[in-house]
Amino acid sequence: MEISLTEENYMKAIFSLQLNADEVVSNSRLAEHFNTRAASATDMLQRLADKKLVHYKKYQGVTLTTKGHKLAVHIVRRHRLWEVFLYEKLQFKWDEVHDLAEQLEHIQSEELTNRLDKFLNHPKCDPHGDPIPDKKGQIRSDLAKPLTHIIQKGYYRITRVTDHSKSFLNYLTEQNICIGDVVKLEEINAYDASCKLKTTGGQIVFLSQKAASHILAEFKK
Amino acid sequence: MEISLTEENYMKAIFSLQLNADEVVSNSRLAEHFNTRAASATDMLQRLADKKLVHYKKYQGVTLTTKGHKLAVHIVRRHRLWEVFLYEKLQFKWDEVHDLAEQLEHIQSEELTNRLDKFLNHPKCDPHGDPIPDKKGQIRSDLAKPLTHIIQKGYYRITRVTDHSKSFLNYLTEQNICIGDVVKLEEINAYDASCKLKTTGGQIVFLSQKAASHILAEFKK
DNA sequence: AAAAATAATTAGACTAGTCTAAATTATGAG
DNA sequence: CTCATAATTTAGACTAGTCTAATTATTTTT
Repeated sequence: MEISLTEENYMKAIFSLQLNADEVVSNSRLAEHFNTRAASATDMLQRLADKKLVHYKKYQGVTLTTKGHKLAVHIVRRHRLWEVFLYEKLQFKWDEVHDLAEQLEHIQSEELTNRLDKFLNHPKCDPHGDPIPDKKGQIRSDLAKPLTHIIQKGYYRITRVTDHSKSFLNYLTEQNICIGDVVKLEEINAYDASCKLKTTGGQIVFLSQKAASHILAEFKK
Repeated sequence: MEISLTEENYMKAIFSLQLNADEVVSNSRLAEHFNTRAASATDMLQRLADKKLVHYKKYQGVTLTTKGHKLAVHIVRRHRLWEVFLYEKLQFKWDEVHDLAEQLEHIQSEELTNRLDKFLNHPKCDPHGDPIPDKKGQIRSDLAKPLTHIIQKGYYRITRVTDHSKSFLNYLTEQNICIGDVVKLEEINAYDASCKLKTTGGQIVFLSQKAASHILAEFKK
C-alpha cells in the first residue's frame, strides 16, 4: 500500500505524541504539532483510518493499530539511523541532524535501512540518546528517568534528551553537557524542581525544571 | 525559490536528454521519458519557463537557461554522489544504485552534499563512470569514446557506460566487464559495427553495435 | 502549395492536500 | 442538568499535478 509523505509524518507524530502506547492523541495536538488547521488533521485521520493505520472515532481522537504501530516504528528507525549517519560520518552537530533526517527517513527501502544499520555497526542510540528500533521493530527499554524525577543526590550518567530543538541543544552544549557524561547531582530543589549539578568538566550548572525535565539519566553504579 | 520534486526531475531530464548543451529538447521526448502525457509535459514546461529555468516557445521545445543549467548540474552532482555512497559504503551493486539515488538526490542541502562529497573523498566518477560535477558545478571533460567510434585495434581502458538499465549492467557483469578494466579490442566489424574483445580475465566477448555504443573507453598508453 | 500526418497546446475534469467558515458535539461550571 | 465554551467535523473552495478529449500548429507527403 502506498503511504504518502504526509501520512508518514502523521504516523510518526501520533507515535511520538503518545507517551505510553494506547494513549489517545487528540486532533488538536496533531494540528498544533504540524502548525496546521484542525480541519486538515481531521481529514488526514479519516484517511489513516481508511488505511487501517489508526483507530479513529469521531470526536474521540486516535490510537495506532498494530499495523500502524509497526509502520511508525519503522519510520522512527529510519530517522534515527540517518541521524547517526549524519552525526558520526558527516560530522554534523547534534542540533543539525534532525531536519535532514526528517527528509531522509521518507525513503522507503528496507534494504537501504538495513544496510545503513550494518554500515553504522548497529547503533543502539541516535545522537540524542533515543533508542533505535531493530530490524523487527523491537525497541530496547530505556531505564533512564528525567532529572526532575530523581530524588536522591549522587552520580548519574546522562543518556538521553527529549527536546531536540536547536535552542535547547545549543544551551546544553554551552553548559558542557553531553550524552554519556557522568554528572554529580548536588541539589534538588523541592520547591520548583530545579537542580544543581557538577559536570564532567567540574563546572557547576543550575537547571530549571523545564530544562531538567528533558534530560534523562540513570544511576551510576 | 521553491523547486518541487517534479520540477527537479524535469530539469534533470532536460539536461540529460540533450547530448550537447543548447540542444533543443522536445515536449514528446520529455513526455515519453516520464511515461506521461504530452499535456502534462506542456504544463510543466510552462511552469519551468515562468521560473526562468528554461527557454520555452510554444511548439519549439526547450533549452536550459544559465540558471536552469546550474540547477540541473547540482541535481546531477547529488545523484552521482549518492550513487558512490550506496556503491562504496553500503555495498549495493552497480545496477541497484540508480533508483535509490533518484530519491536521495532530491534532498536540497548544499551542506549535506558537500559533506557527503568530502566523506567520499571527492570522488571523480560514479559507479557507472559518469563524472561528478564539483562544488561549483564544473564537470571534468571526458575523453572516452564509445567502442563503436574506435577505429584502431589495441588496448583500451573502459571508463564509462551510458545505459544504466539493470539488464544492460547485468549483462556486462556476466561478461566480466567492469569500469576501469583494460581490454584488448581485437576486431571491429565494419559491416554491423559489432566488435570482439578480450577481457581482463582473458575471455573473448562479442558485443553488438547496441551494447558497444553504450561502453566508453580511452586508449591505453 | 494543399492535404495528411504528427506533434503540441488548450480546456476541463480529477485527486491529494490544504484552507476558511459554518455547523455539530463534548465538556465543565454553576 | 443546562448553558457557554472549547474542540471537532463538515462543506466548499483553492493549488499542484495529473489525465482525456478536442483544437491548433508544424511538418511531411504528394
